[in-house]
Amino acid sequence: MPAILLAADQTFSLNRSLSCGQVFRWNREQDGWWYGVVGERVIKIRQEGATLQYEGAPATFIKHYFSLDTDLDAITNSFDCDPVIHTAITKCRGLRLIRQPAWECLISYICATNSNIPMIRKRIANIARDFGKPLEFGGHTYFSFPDPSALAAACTSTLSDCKLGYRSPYVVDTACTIADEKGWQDTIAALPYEQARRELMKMQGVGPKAADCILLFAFQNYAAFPVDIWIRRIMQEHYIKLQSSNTALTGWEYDLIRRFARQHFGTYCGYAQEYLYAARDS
DNA sequence: ATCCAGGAAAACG
DNA sequence: CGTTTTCATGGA
Repeated sequence: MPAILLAADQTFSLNRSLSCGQVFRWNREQDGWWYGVVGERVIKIRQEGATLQYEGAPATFIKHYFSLDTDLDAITNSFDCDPVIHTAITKCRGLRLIRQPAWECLISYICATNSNIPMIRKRIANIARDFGKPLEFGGHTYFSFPDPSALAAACTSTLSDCKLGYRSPYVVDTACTIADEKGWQDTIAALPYEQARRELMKMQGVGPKAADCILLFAFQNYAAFPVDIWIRRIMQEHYIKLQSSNTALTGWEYDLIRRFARQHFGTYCGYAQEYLYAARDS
């Protein structure tokens, strides 16, 4: 069993990174190991202190996927600027943003709208089960996330088993767009934040929130500050005054919140967002 | 039954 | 143009 030994200053919590809601295809089984599908690989991994034991991918892949090459302490220090975020940083120490495959991330956050994490996980698992390639690992069958062409070929009725609800046509439409547009990922990656955001929002089912999640989780664009119902509550309670509390988030309020966050937390405001989000329960 | 969840599109003034 | 309504799903 190969292992990665984390350096003393290489702060990392596998559990917090995998269970904070940024990824949807990882499970911690009874045996204490995490199992997940990334691309065409099934990865099995666990952490004991400074040691990561893993199977299913080379060390370079693991290190890159979990962003172990970035200086996490320097990042969290850069936005450790008030008591609220300080508490979140302390509570979630070791949480790293993962480098997700962009295509899967895009569809995942289309499936995430007006929903909750258990439902999102179920939908992504359904899509992989029905359209992905079977992957055998440790006596179990896992499924890769399907290519754009596979979902583009799916009509809305064959997607009905995936329980996407009204999101089904968005998924098919976006899959068709991406299937035709090889290199879309390079295009997005090359654009500055606001332009990349506008470009992503041209896809069906991708609004401000989904675009920010995709930029943050798949493109490491830390200027993105996704605002969902939880983040809106947290920001309203601790940072900025908004008119009404329980109405739908308007575009105007969304922009107000994300611009405040960029100003307040700085370059890594997206990272700050994930700490606030992960610290929301308890 | 009613409300809620990592919202966004479509319809409406 | 900004604002309200609707959308499918399952858990609480």
